[in-house]
Amino acid sequence: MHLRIEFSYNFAIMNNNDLEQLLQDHGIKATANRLIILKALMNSSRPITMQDLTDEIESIDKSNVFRTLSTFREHGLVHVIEACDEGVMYELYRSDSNGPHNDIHPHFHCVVCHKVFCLKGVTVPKLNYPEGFDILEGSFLVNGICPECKA
Amino acid sequence: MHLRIEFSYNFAIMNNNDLEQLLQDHGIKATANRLIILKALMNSSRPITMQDLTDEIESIDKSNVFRTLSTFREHGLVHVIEACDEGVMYELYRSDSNGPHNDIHPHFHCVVCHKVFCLKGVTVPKLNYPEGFDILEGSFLVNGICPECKA
DNA sequence: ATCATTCTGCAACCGGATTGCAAACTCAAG
DNA sequence: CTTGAGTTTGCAATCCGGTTGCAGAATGAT
Ligand SMILES: [Mn+2]
Ligand SMILES: [Mn+2]
Ligand SMILES: [Zn+2]
Ligand SMILES: [Zn+2]
Repeated sequence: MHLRIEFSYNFAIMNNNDLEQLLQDHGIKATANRLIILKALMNSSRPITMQDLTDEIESIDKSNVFRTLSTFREHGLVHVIEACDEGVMYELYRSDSNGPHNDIHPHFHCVVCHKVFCLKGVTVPKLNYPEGFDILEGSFLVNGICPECKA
Repeated sequence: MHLRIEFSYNFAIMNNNDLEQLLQDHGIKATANRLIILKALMNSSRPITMQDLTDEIESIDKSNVFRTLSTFREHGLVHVIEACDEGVMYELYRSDSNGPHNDIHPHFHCVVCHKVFCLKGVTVPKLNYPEGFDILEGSFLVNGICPECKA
């Protein structure tokens, strides 16, 4: 179990070597499969399920997708979103070129199309918690209807 | 599917008749099993899982616990918390004697003892969401270490 | 008492998550 | 280039919480 390391990547223009480097930076040995899965995660603007990944990547067995995602989590490369009926969804930790920062952001779950969107612009203010509770991380999920489904 | 109705109950001093009334007020027929399950929910200060309930109440089959909880949800008596690895947890909507109010509150998930606590005192401020997203309801879950497990 | 409706326990089912295991692969040492 | 230890992978089996089908029990109105 790694502590999350902050590098400054420009996620928009990553070639294969950059991806290998990204894995190495997190202490993960680069393999063909892991690069494929990493690319798929990187290409998705929204959190995705293991199911999504196994469907999209027909060449890799679901057990390997599962173990790869576990590895990525252990090494602080991805984290999970619990999205109600959608089950657990995965997304990359992204620190964009504006420099390292935690990219905690709320997520929006559309009850119609079941997609989960990242609300990157919405900042959650610090809350004051009761004494004695040590906070590690928070997650905020809102349910509703997305713009596409409303129209 | 009911709209949630707000009554003013004093949850601290409810006898059997009060519980039957609570069910009736939500359009749920009172049965022996339902009263047992309702009591168990009421006695818990924290959200609990279906597993917790079936373990605690050995006289009722898990299928009935499941269907009862579904009924309670449909009628706006309980709601669910998605708590990471703990799965879905149930808690009563509580409007205490201070009068009707929504009792939306954040929840704290202890990664050590796996309990989920209600952070009743912590109010989540209104966030401003992007255009086009219609918000129905939000849930806030923080992970960390609880006072007991820290000691 | 009768009958329609609802509730209940039991057992079976389900689907996603997880694991066991042997083959394939990697890579450093000889 | 071989060898062998350690790692990764696919496949099949398993697990397990949630869910459902169904027949008998309970309910409640006529
Ligand atoms: Mn996100
Ligand atoms: Mn609560
Ligand atoms: Zn939608
Ligand atoms: Zn704890």
